[in-house]
Amino acid sequence: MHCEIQKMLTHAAEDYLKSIYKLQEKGSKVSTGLLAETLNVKPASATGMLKKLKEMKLVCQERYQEITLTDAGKAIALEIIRHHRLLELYLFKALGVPWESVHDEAEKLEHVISEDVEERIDAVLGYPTADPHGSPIPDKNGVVTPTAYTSMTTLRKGQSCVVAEVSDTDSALLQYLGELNLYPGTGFRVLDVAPFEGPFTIDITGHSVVIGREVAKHIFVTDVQEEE
Amino acid sequence: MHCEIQKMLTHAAEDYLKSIYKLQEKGSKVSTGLLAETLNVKPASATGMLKKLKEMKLVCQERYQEITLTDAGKAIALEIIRHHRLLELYLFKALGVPWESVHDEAEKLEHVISEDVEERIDAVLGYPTADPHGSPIPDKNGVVTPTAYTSMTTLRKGQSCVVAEVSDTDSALLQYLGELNLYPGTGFRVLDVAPFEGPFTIDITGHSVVIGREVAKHIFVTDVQEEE
DNA sequence: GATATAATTTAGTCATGCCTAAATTAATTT
DNA sequence: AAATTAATTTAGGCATGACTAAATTATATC
Repeated sequence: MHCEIQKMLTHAAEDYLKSIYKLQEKGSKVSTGLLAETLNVKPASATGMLKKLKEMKLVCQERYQEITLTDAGKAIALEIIRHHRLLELYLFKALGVPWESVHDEAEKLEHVISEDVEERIDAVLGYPTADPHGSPIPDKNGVVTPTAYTSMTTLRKGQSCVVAEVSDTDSALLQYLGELNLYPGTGFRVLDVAPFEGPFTIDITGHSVVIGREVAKHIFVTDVQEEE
Repeated sequence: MHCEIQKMLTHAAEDYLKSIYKLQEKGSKVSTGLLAETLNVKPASATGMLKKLKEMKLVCQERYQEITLTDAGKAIALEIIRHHRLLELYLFKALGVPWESVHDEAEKLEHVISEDVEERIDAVLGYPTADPHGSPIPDKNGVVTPTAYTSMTTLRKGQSCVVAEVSDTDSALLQYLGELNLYPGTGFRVLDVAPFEGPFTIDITGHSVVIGREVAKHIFVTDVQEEE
């Protein structure tokens, strides 16, 4: 059905493919410099790896131009992302690893987990569709169900909603959100929005909490409803 | 309490320390050649790594002489073995990975698992003392409870016992033993021992099975009792 | 259009960890 | 004791994947 070429890829190459995919998914123009920054590597190092990935027909790039994935490269990227998100969820639910830690743990495990173990994890979790931060888990064939969530920053006084996704890049932020119980699935109601782009006051299961704009930018919600 | 130097060790170095420990535990005189063979590496490569391990004061070896671990090296070896055996048991019990596969899976995971995840696995398993093959799991401080089991080859007609440990080196053998339900903890009774170093006929939970000498050599038992 | 700045690529280096081939040392045989 | 054989070590090479420094190309400014 689909190629098993990625068996021979190095961990570093897998990380490059994954980062390219995630950057272009985010809407960024993927450049050597941006990729290098994302991977905490110097641009010259990224150039070297990109050369190899181009030779392997996993990446396309005209000299000095934007970086894109081939279908083969995208398939591998999605497989790694699937590994990563399934592992995050497994660590969170089965082992109780705090959600601000699961990303780093999964980062190490995603490159060494076998397809067999992955399938067992998938089954134990009941074939989930989102990781602990609400990011979608690609299926076995690399299909990602698209999600269109609303930024919390667009909410107005009186609206209620359910947390759908939070950005997983800042572990300190995740820890803070965890303390507030702002996990995906948690519902809340906007009690007030302070003027001049001010903070939000929300009600989470009876508790009133003030959330700054900067934090709200990292929260995405669904099921937005006007509520009396 | 104990040094965290191993955080900086490469996976290869960890594998060398683990192999040295396991070989000397088995009673072998650990030489460069034997170690190289165990690790599927050429002797010259082993010499190179041993030089580094000696510089790190993890290994002792006089030129052309036997290889031994320092206390620091032994502590690291035991930590890796603990990782390995806990992971084997976890894969077996929590994810249902067939026991002939858990060794290879754990081999990849043991180098990337964090202490935190390991502790959670340990807790979920109820602080176990043996892996699926019956090998002892060192505790957090590197203490291994010594076990003295009886080789199945010494059993005589009429004796009953409980499987304690099986050697985990041959996955085909493990698969065979699994089909016979000869897991650690399973009891059986010797119905007959054929003459001239012949095979064993045993009763396992009502089924009569013939086990050859070569297989019996890899099975160790405990609770040996004469039974009418 | 010339120039300054930013981004990218090339070239050369380094550390790992493996390899082969050759040299050395140890052990065994005669 | 000398010679053969086995084990070990040295020497030099290769691939990976990072680095720095210098050269190149693209973009923005004047």
